[in-house]
Amino acid sequence: MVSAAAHSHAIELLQSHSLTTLVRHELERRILSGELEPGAKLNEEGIAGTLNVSRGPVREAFRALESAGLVRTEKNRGVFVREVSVDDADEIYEVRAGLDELIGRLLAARIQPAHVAELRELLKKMQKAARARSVEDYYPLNVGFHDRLAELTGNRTLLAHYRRLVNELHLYRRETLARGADSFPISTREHSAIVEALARGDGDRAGKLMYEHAMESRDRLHAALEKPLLEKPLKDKP
Amino acid sequence: MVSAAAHSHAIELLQSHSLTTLVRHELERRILSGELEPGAKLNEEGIAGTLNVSRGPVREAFRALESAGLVRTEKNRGVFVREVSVDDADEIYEVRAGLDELIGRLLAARIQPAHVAELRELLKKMQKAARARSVEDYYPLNVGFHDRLAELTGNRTLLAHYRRLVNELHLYRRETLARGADSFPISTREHSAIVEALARGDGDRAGKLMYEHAMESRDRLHAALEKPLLEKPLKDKP
DNA sequence: GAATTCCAGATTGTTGACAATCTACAAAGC
DNA sequence: GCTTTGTAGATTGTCAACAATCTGGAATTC
Repeated sequence: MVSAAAHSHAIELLQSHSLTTLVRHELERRILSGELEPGAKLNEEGIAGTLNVSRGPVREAFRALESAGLVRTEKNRGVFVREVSVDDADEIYEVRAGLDELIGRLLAARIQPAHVAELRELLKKMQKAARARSVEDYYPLNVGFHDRLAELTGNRTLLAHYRRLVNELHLYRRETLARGADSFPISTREHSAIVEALARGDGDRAGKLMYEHAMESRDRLHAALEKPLLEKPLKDKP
Repeated sequence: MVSAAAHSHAIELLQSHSLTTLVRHELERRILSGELEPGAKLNEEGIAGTLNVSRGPVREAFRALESAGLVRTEKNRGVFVREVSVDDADEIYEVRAGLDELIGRLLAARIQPAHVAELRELLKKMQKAARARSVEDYYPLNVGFHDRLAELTGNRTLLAHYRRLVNELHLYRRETLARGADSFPISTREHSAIVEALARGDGDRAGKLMYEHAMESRDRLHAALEKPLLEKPLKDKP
């Protein structure tokens, strides 16, 4: 027997989600997870077949993803996972830096003590991962930290624009992450300084720190581009 | 006889624009022009009939407009022109202020003398319209001035995000413009100061001025909300 | 008379079929 | 051998029909 809660959940799902939104979210997941790589072609009939729907909802999902900046459409040729060039990434980093500065400024004026405590907890986890040199632990924590900052401003429009930029950068990093960009040990000190400025309610300082923090990660990316692809650590040598 | 240029134009149009994009642009135009008011319901078959297409392309255009933030969809009930609440507008103004600051900072570092001259020309026209107390002349010039600033940064991502915010605010203003918001004479002095800071290459100053300029227009909006709707000028009285 | 139930019309969600276009490869011509 | 032309198969663009859902009012009940 199924619980009433599960039933109401199913009802809600049916009421809010059409096949189009389902397809859209599934494709979004596959793109952001890297299952679908930048440049990959999305076949209408193929996707429709695997998800057991007709081509209509798939095409509608395509148009939504197109507006969201995750795919690119060529008429009569098909849709492709968006490829973010170096120049594109540069632009996106600049805008993200601007939004980060705004986030710092707004959040410093509104943040609650409980949220400061929460951020400090997050910092501890990140420092632990950094000491352990664990990128796979550190990377999602870092993304989560910045996302939480955006969320805590209480400005949903800001959050939406911020997330879109982060998604697009994620699309770009997929190609370059292996090159050793986002060298994480550097960031922990900057993160601490940001949280402390927020705790003091110093909006200008927090904003400035966050702007510079974002611009530095852009610079790190440029530096990483000079390195050879997939550089192996020394211990691999005899 | 039709010229070769006209032919190539037609070919290009056919190659790049599907019915979906045509419908999309047409609806976008109608929404932003106010022909379709916020909250208005968009009937699939009605629109399809008017534009002489089937419902498929119309539905695809709906999904694109939804992602673009211009319409809202309720499952099994239809799509409606987005209504931007006061709180929404507040959020949007905040983000726009952040982007404006960024625009000022970036542009000061990159602007060319020819562009400074162009902006000064624009300022002259705006001052002329302001002196004439002509809102219908001033308003589009003002929008164009800020759009041009965003464009001159050379950052297309920034421009896209900026334009989206402006469009959303436009949707909001439609309900409140008549109340006397955007009292324009105030702005001309600020605009001059911005252009001068840009000309000097003073990014921090230009950014600060643009941030404050945007925040002030938000405040003016709030002040305008206190006024009665559609206040008539005195000369209408006997 | 007020509230509820039921039904018909309208509208949206989804599907499958048809038309237009592209891609890749084979055949023909130089 | 290289380019060009032509064609078959695959893929996208568009449409029209069917199914599911909603809306508003008439009929029914209390």
